[in-house]
Parts: sequence; structure tokens; C-alpha cells
Amino acid sequence: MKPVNLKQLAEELGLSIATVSRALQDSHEVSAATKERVRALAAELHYEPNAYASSLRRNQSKTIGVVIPKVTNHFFALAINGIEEAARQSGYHVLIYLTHDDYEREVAIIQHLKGGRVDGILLSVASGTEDITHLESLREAGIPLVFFDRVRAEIATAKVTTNDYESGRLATAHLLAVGCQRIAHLLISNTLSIGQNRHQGYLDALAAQGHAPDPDLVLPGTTDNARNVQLIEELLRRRPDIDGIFASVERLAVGAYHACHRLGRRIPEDVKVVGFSNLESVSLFDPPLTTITQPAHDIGREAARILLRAVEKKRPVLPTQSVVLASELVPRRSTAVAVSSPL
Amino acid sequence: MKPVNLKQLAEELGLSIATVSRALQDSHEVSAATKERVRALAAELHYEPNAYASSLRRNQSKTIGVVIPKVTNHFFALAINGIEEAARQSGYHVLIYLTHDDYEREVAIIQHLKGGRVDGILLSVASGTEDITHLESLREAGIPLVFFDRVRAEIATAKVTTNDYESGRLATAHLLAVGCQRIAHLLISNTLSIGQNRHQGYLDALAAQGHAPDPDLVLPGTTDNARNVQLIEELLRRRPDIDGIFASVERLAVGAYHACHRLGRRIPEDVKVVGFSNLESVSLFDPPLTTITQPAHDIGREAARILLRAVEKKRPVLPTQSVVLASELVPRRSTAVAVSSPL
DNA sequence: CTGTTAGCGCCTTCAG
DNA sequence: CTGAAGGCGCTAACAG
Repeated sequence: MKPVNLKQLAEELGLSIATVSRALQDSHEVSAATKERVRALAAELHYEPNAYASSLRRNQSKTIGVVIPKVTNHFFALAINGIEEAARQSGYHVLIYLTHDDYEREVAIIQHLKGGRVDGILLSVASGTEDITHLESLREAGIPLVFFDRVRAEIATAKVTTNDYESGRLATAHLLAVGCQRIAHLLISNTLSIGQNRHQGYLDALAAQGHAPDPDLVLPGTTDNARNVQLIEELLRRRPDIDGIFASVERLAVGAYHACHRLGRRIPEDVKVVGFSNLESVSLFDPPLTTITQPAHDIGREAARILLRAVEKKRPVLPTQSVVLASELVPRRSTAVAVSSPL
Repeated sequence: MKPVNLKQLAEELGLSIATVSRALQDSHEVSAATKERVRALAAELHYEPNAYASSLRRNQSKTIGVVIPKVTNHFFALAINGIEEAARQSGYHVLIYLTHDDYEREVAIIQHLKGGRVDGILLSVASGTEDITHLESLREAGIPLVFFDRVRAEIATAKVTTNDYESGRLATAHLLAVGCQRIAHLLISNTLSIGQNRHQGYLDALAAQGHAPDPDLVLPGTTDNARNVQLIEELLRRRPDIDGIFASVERLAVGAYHACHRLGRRIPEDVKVVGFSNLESVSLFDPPLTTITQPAHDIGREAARILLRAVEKKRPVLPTQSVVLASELVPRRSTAVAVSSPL
């Protein structure tokens, strides 16, 4: 069954295609009566304009592309949620592409997207990406780009990220405030800016209280979770004076949780742990971890809004501006389990 | 900067647009020499065919639409992962739409999708959906539809779901096999088919071993997690003979975990718990829960493959077939924590 | 207010 | 093997 098109509507109504088109767009230069007639028939026949013909003609797809490393990371799932919300409100569609942190794939996706399939791109850089000429080429292709979460400073465009530095500082300051003297920092090993910024926040919070930085307390994690637990365990054994842990990423927070368990160190009595986490379930741990939750939904929505604003205004290219949202320090506790909060 | 098109390539090469088009498609009726020339220039100028012009002409978008209630549920995130994988392998693009379990929104999305924007649709029905005429209308619009996870039996098309009955049966049989005599079933209270099927599996597994069903051991959960923990606690107090728990959904499994904790009942020594869960982090609980993991990734990929097969073969409409994948019973244990597996 | 005309970029007969 | 021509469905001048 072929879908109905303007031509059919026009013939049926004894009007020209142009008039029908205008009526459907509620143009001011068509009589109310004809508009009504047209709309009635369109509704009756379930007319739906062909998106591609329209896109071809107007040279705009009403679609944005979202390129992320993975969707199974809860942060990105939440971000997509925010993106979809903003897109829908503006009548835009959302194409999803997963890089799986593979550079080659990221390049291929970007190249493909230059075929006009999208009006703009939201991207969180793959961790394996070094060379960024593929991203730079988007500028000359006239496709607006907005980074979120994992950004590349070299590209002059809008970037929306968690306030990593401030989060690291707050988490550490919090641990100091509740009496910790030796605070370890578990960080991700790669060179992503988020790790560095969080670490700087950690260092500055310590310095602000007159604590000298101790490199021995800083543990770079690996991609192997089991190995991480071992490393953390070793650290805790080597340094029994550690009474606070700040974990830069979720899986390290969980690793710290287990390492403490295995060593019989109680949380929060013996060791207080604060970690980044976006997973609800982590709050159900017993004892619960004190977590820093990234405003993932807001980040996604904000990034999408910035992008859409540029797209709508017919590509007035995006100014180099970095938008940073504060993250919230949340003392998560299971609502059901009667334990004292670690805070 | 306008993107290059066939016309520009043709002029530059002194060829006709038709020849260039054919060369780029590796048509057999064009000399190897010209093909090479064309390809070289195309690569040099970073030519990328306009997706919309192509779609309009060929009447196919190389895009599938995925309509799901939410993306922040880990099951759906995993499913999208599988869908994207299958789509990419076939050179298809993935449009994401979230209904947030809102019927109106589902209808609006489907209506919009009839504009030819997608070649096929993968859908997991919104829980609020009763009337399904919008889904039926897809048939006459010639857009293939495949259900996954949340299906509607009335629509004659392919459906891909978890094998709920078998999972419930297996989980219960497992508890019986490890010596449980009184097995409680925590189930979701709504009327979704998944709950009923899992419960039937539970009942049949009990019957197979000569156990009479005991309604007092069946606890319908609420949407309030804290309340659920209370209810489970009451149940365990009232029935101290309970030595096994089968939880139909993730949050009830977590609830059972906490209830046991509060009552000082050890897992798995006093009570063995098996629950559905898709979250990795749940496996990190200590003691770990024995979980049944839905093959979400596989479900998504399989659903996408079925859809794409139909789409590729130029819409030979999908036969009414229900594809069910077995779920796997996985004794999850933290790789790092030295506890005996509950199995 | 309505109709005619001319493409958007690409693919695909039909002629050479 | 290559070129010329027509049209996918829609929109946007330009006329009336």
C-alpha cells in the first residue's frame, strides 16, 4: 500500500499541489476554507509528509546524531534520555551511534554523517581517539558539533561536562570534614580530562587543609576490575593508616567496597568511601556508599539544547564556550536498611 | 561550505553524472579505468552521497526506528546495544524514540514514523497502551514491525521475548535442587505477561516435585521499594520456614537481600535467593545474589535481524512467529570477594 | 488567494 | 561502455 502524497490530495480536492502544501503548513496566504478542506482530507487519508523529500528540498533533516562510546553505561543512558527530551520538544529526531571506544568506528561514523543525514552532532569522544581531523572536518562540512562528557579541548565548539574539578574537591573536602586524615584517590588510568580534573580537585582540597600530597596514596586503576580490587587491597594493607577513599569512577568505588570487605575494614567506621556513581543499585549496597551523582540527564539535555539552538538559527556556528554543570554530592543510603549513613 | 555532489565530480572529471553514479556503485557496466578515476576524486574531495536524495529516489531510508519505554532501564540499554550491532552490520541507521510508557506519545511517534523516515520498526509496548490501532495501521502503511520484550499478541508479527515461563521454572527447580523446601515467590503486581509466565513456571516446578502451591508464600510487590522490603520482612517473620526465595524482578531481589540482612538471615546459608537482574552491580553484592540474566543484548540483536531480513527482502511481510530465547541462569559472584557461591 | 515552474541530489530506464 | 532525460515528493520563487 503506497502512502498518500500531495499529488493525490491535490487531485482529490481539485487544487494544485502547491496550495495543498501551503495549507498543510498553515501558510497565511491560503484561505481558511481551503485549509479546512485540505486538512480534513489529509486526516482522513492519514497523509504523512515524506520526510526525505522534505529534507532534500529544505536541506535540513530535523535529525541530530548522537555518537557515544556505549549505551550500557548508565551515564550515557541518562544522557540520551535528556537528549531525546530536548530533541522531541523541538521536533527533532535522534540517531544513535555507538563507537565502543573504537577510533576507527568513530571516524567511519563521522564520515558517514557528513552525507547530510543529520543537522548536528552530539559527541562524547571514544577513549581510543587521538587524531581528531575527522572532527575538525565537520566544521568545513557545516555540521555543528557539541561535545558532552568526554570532550576535546582542541576543537572550538560548545562543551558540556560534569564539573569534575569541583566534584573532586568537594568529595575530598567532605572526607576531610568528617575527620579523615589519610585519603586515598583511586583514579582511572587513561588520560581523559575528567580523571585529571578530579584529581586536581582532590589535591587542592588536601592543600587547602594543609595536607601534603602523598603519591603513595594515589592509585591508578586498570580496566580489569578483579585486578583493581587486588591493587586496592594491597594499598590498604600497605597503608593501614588510610581512613578515607575517594574513587573517581564507579567501578573503582565498588572495588574499594570489596577490598574493604575482604580485609574486614568496616565502612564507614574504619574507612569512609566516596565515589562517583550513576547507578541506583549502588545506593542499595550495604553499607551504602556515599556517592557523587553526575547530572547526566541535565548534561544531555543541555548539550542538545545548545546544539539545537545553533541548528535552528541556520548554523550560526557555535562559539567556543564551555558549559559546566555542578554535580551533586549525595549521601545515598538504602531507604530500607537501618545503618547509619556514612556521612 | 557546500558538500560536494555528483554533479561537481562529473564536471571535474569530464564525465556525466550517470557514469559517476554508476562508478561509485561499482556497476559492472563501467570501465575499471573510469571507476578508478572517479573513486580517486571522490576520496580526495571527501564525497559523501546525500542520504536523503538517495532515500527519496530508492524509496528506502536504510534506517530503522526503535520505540521503547525508556533507555535508563538497563535491559533496554543492552537491547539497544544489540540492535545497533545488527543494524550497523547491515549498514542501517538507528532512530531512537522513548515513550516513557505514555500511550499518547507512542501513538504520536508511530504516526510520525509513517512518513517514510524508517524502513521498519522495533517496538516494546508502553505499559499504558490498550488500544493498538496505531500499531495495526503500520501494516497497511507497509512498514514492518517487530516486537521485543513487551509484546502484543493481537498483532500478527514477529515477537522476541525472554523465555519467562522457562526462567521461572528453572529458577525454582534450581532452588529445589539445592535443598529448599519452602520457596517464596516475589512477583510484580501488574498484569504484564512476563509476571504471569514466570509465576506459572514457579508453580509448575513445585508441582513437578510434588510440592503443593502455598498462596501464603506468594508476595505481590508494590512500586514502593521501601514498602517491599517491609512486606518481605513481614513474610519472612511470619514464615520462618522459608528457605528459598525466587524474585521475579530485580528490585524485589534487592529487596529480599535487604530484608534478609535486617532479620539477620544469612544468604545463602539460611535462605537461598535467586532473582532476575540485568545490572552488573547486583552481582557485586556481598553475598552475591544468584541471578537470572535476561539475554537483553541477544533479544535486541535477534529482533533487529528479523526486522532487517524482512526489510532487505523488500517487505515480504513478516509471518506471525514468536521467537523466544532461553534466558540463562547465572551464578553470579563477585570475582574478587571470597565467598562461597550461593549455588 | 491560487497555480505554474523549477529544482534539491540521486538513480535508472532508454539511447547511442 | 557512456550520456541524456525523467522523476522520487516536496517546497519556494514567481506569476497571475
